[in-house]
Amino acid sequence: MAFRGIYRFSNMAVGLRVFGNAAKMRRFSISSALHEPRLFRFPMRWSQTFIPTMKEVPAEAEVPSHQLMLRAGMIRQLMAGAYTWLPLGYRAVRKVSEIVRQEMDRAGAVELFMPALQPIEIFERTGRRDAFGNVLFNFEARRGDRKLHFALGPTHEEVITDLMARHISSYRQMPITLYQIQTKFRNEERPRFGVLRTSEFLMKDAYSFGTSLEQLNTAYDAMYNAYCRIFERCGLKYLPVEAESGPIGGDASHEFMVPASNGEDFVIHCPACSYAANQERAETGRKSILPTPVTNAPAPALVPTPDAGSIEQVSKLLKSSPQAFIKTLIYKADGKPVAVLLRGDHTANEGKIRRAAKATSVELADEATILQVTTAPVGFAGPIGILCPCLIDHDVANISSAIVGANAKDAHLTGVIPGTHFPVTETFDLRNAEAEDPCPRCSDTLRMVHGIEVGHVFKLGTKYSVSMDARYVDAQEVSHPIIMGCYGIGVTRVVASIVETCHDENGIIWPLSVAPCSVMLIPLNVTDPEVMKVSERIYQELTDAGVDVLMDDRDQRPGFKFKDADLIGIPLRITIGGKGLAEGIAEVKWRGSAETMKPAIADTTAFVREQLAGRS
RNA sequence: CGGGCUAUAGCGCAGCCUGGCUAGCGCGCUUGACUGGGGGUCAAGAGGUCAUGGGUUCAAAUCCCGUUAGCCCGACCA
Repeated sequence: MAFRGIYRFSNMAVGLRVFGNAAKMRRFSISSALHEPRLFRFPMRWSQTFIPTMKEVPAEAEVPSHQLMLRAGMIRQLMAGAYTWLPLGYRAVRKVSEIVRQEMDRAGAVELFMPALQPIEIFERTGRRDAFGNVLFNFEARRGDRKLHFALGPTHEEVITDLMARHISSYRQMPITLYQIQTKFRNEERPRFGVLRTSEFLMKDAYSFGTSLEQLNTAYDAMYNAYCRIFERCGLKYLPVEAESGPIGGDASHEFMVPASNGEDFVIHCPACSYAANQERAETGRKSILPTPVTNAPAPALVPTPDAGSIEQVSKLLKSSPQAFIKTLIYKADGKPVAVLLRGDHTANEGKIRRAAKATSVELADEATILQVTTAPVGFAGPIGILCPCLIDHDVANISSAIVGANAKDAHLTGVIPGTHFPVTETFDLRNAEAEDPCPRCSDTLRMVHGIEVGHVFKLGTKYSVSMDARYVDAQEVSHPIIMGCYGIGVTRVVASIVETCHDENGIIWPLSVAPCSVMLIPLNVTDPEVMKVSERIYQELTDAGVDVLMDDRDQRPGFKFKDADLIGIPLRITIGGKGLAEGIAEVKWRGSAETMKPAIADTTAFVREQLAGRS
């Protein structure tokens, strides 16, 4: 009862002081407890804590982690996208947080704590009020006769860059990396999968500040390596993958993905050479093969396709598969229209299109532009006779006879031969990579897996330092913008990912490092004085030894307790029952193993400590 | 933000189509007895504004309209 002890202490120490001071004292006590190993444990009697387990699966939970976290009494939903962490679940959150904290500290980052409540103005300075759009929670509040406009921080680049802009003036003050573990707020359009995707979640975010690319790379590598250690220690299988840096800006980033069938992200990887990237970023090893023009080829046939503008509609109408289509998408690259040709079943990749077009921004063209370059409404664009340059994907050149839009309303062309009926002088990689594509780095083929993004590292560069005016002077008194990086880990998402990947049909199987507690002690019959005497002794001995123990002291039948024990998944289970007692033994079993070990009652505490030491 | 589904006891559900007595069932909960090594048995109980506002009707959980909330698919997503 470490925390009960602390509360009692702080209450005594504070006495009847005013509320604010009491609150401050209490907070201080708790945070110092986090760094005091002897206090960081979880001896608990089930009957005195709050672990509301459920036999049945709540209807709203679909994925295993959501179901199990609800059933195991770890979380409860308050509203869509917001969950209460119950004692058991919060314990796991704290275990993960502590691992993150230790590895951040080891990597030389320093912890601070920034406000979740932020003025909207800082998001206007960086242009991210628009970039985030509806995802940014923001609201007005009155103070006297003034009206203030706030945001709830979705991340903290603005706050920390503003802070550093005020305090860094010289190259001598860098490099430095700062981090915090804080609640983040994002107005998710569609929260789902329990705690995997919420509008309020706990995140570790770190920011590096340096004077050179070398310093940035050093900080980046330190964070990258720390992340590997963190996920390793959390017992997660993970994959660092190359990633686009997205709206946050910058030019280099990796995502840390946990392979899981319910993951929302797609990871492309090569089993042979360990190339891995998210689908947005992944290259393909496809080669450009230019088609040779066919002589005497019949002219394409014009077929009417009334009101059928999508590939799906036209393929149904013409009874042909999407692979036979050439999809013609009109983009605007830096404002100038360009047609992008893809095979009908492929998905455009705007990053690749932007690079192929040598543009700084691309976006899908508006209807007016489409009408202008195709002389037809949306849905009937094609390469023949189009009034803008074409960018052609590698796979388009391989289609021997294609269906394309006719650049006329309600009409398509069939029998179109690339290179013959329209020019193909150069082809590009313009689409999302898919399974079975050739690897860009070796001769093997790519695989695709689902993944949960648990961490992300970015080289930001000067995007925020420029817009927030965070500058320093070098040894020659020349002023430069600070070079930044940012590094996030979704702490609560890590917990959910662990549950998502570590369970069986009976419940959770916690890795020891992040388990809410290490040992589950089950006195089978609490009305048997001998069973209770032995159990109490072991409970006390383990607690004194600094082991987190949960004792199921409820007056329930054995089967009931075993089921609950399996469900909440505490790694090591000690059973004290009449049968074992008669033989003078306890039963000790790892949650993930079928083997039951039988140490003598007197040796049980030592035996358990050895078992735990052997696994940590 | 588009499309779909749902809302009845703490959890899972039936009842609704075809309006009609006191709204049921399983689990859980309370009390008692039995029981005691993988969610036990028996008995007696408690617990419901049938999401919400309106309408139709002699009568609405049930039919109609609105609202709210939740879930699923898609779009979006540092």
